[in-house]
Amino acid sequence: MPTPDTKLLQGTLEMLILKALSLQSLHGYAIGQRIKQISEDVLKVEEGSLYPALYRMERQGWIKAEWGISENNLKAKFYKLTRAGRKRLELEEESWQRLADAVFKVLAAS
Amino acid sequence: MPTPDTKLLQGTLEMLILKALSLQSLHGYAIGQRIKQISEDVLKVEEGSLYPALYRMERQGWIKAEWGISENNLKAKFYKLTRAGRKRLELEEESWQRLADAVFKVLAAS
DNA sequence: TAGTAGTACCTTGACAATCTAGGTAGTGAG
DNA sequence: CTCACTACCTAGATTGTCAAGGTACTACTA
Repeated sequence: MPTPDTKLLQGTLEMLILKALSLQSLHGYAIGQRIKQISEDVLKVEEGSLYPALYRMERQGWIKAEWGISENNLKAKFYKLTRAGRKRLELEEESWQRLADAVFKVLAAS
Repeated sequence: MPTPDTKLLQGTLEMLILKALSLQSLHGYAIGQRIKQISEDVLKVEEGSLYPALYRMERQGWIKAEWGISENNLKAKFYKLTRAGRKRLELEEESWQRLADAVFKVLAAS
């Protein structure tokens, strides 16, 4: 239940990560920052949600990881979208549109 | 994760129920039907989700139940919104707007 | 050179919402 | 008298997220 100040809409995390990576390869930590920034501080991805999600997605083959060095000279794992991930993103976006539209329809009913 | 054909957006069920009841008092079974109908078959509320949600919400004081007889002459539990429930609905709608907007913002980023 | 703030990763355990899959019982139509 | 449908209910499993902890490295500043 979205207690009036949830940080995420449940079920959208993977889509948001895929979307962030579709613009640019990023390391894990940066993905969280990016989502927070683009959403203007509304969406906050806790690390305890982020990293498990990244493993799930790598296991599924949507993303691929590679160790590198961050902007700040620190060891960091960079993720990039795979072809399968790009397809998956499309699916999730469609599904989100359908469902969000449906929710709006119910809220607009009178 | 919204497997491309989830029935609900997680976390929206209580809001949808509150909204349905804000238009008209209904019995449990009818709430599910109504949501399905208004959303044009996109949102499907499983009974295993619906009834537990109704108990939670009654415990919270958002809704009140009363036994009665349905349109089909069957024993049925009718729910109506309380003042607290009406307030709660407002809160959840605001919260949903904020979060859905944020998600759209991320999806629109480039 | 010691301390601190920040970056970047990771894990464990708990919790809450939803779904699956069962069940009961009554009504009304054929 | 059977079948489809209405209407309620519950148990158990799964899943996603969060809270709260942790490690280790860099860069700054005092």
